[in-house]
Amino acid sequence: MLMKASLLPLPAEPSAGAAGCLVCQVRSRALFSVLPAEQLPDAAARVTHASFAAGDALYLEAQAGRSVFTIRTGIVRFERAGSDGERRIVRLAGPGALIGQEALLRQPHAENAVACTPVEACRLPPAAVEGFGQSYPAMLRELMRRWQSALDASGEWAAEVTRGSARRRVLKLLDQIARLQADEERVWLPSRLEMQDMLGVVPETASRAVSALRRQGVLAEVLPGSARLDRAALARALAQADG
Amino acid sequence: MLMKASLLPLPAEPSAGAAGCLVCQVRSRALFSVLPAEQLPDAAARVTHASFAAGDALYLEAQAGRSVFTIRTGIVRFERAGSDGERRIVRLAGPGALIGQEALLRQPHAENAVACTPVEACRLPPAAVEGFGQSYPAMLRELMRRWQSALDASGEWAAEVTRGSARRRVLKLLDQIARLQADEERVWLPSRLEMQDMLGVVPETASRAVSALRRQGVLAEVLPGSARLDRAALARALAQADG
DNA sequence: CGAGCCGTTGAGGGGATTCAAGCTCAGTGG
DNA sequence: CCACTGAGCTTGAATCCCCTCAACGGCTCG
Repeated sequence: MLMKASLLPLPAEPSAGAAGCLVCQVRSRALFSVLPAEQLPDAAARVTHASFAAGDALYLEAQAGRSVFTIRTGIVRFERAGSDGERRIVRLAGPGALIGQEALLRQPHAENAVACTPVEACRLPPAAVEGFGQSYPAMLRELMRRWQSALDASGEWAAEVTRGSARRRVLKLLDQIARLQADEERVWLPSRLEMQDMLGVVPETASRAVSALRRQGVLAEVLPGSARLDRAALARALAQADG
Repeated sequence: MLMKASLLPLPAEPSAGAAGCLVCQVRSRALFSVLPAEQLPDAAARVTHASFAAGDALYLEAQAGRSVFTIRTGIVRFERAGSDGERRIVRLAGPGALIGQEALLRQPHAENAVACTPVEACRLPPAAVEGFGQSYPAMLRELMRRWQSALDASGEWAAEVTRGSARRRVLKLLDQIARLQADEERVWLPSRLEMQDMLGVVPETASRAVSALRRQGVLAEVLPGSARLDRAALARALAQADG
């Protein structure tokens, strides 16, 4: 496979790791960024690029994990089956996040990881992570930091997104998404069914909440799957909802 | 401090690590259990025992973490302040769990860890964990496994305990507690205020649900702070609630 | 063009919250 | 010893929010 470095920030086609990594926009936030500079080409050579369309699974529950990813762009949701058989979405992850880390422990995945938007990711072979981990303790430390971030995010989701009135939950969800897409004006807007499984609220209720936010100017140009978000209005609405 | 090994399974008074550890009932599940046998006395010497009464904090949010604990007995809750100022309980942990791991990363704690019942724990100095981690990669692997367990538990809490009707939430909470106190017939019963912050349900509603479960035989001899739990009835009620 | 899915909106009912009262119990002080 | 207090638990009644059921419109796709 020939190395033709693409200067585009987001090559749409899968690219060999080495060339892509050096221009990657999340490289500074990625796991391997703690490696010394001379190791980067080596590391990059073991990374493969992967693209996913919205709705594609990065990996599935109970799959023996051979997939650890760094998200470059897009949003990924984690879903698991509730004991009643219903899907529950328990967390979101965005650019810079490391996901599927349980593969490093040779454990099966506990959740599905599904692309909510088009997702560009780097697939890291567990063996490579382990190899570098042995030579560079700093990388192990970085790995643990990632685990802690995930735990934190999960705690915040449980503390904020699943509590309070339907209106407050939708606002908190928008807040989460806004942080994952900090630089975009149009943000991903989950379907009402997705909101059901994220917020524990029936789709009709989610729809009513979205409609209300549109009337109040927090959301505009609401299309299936995306909307324009007024972040200032969102902040005001959140402050008021927290009263 | 002289070493008088107590043969009681649960010495009430703080004891120096070495003697206590060798008879500790959770030793086989503890972090240091992956160390080779000849290292155990060394490890044990660095561990100090800590007792907490119900309501005591093992550590507090925003504290620069110098506290990593292995829980020996009892139940610990993790609480954080919601953006509205309300307390939110986002997870429980029980015997064998490693908590406060973020201290290893020199990060401040993100949550309060509070004893729900009397708690016996082993305090591990971060430096010791790091030291053994450098010599014994297996311990780092075990450490990551702990992180993953915590993440899993957090996901399950978000997926199960905070969803569905008030009745279902209380049942799921009892299920969590029953698993943390698998060998006890009387289990810890949180106060209605604690249930509020765990389940996102008002105390009156929690009280009504508890009363209903008592009438239906799932709970009996309900006293402030504890109750007798009919595990079979709980399983039936859960299966029915999940319909 | 009909079928099916998703989103929206309305009407009605049910479960949770709110408000309120009464209870037990531990602690306090007369 | 006992009234007094305050906190937590329970129960009742009224209100409100969310769920349920339903109808309709837009859209994609066969």
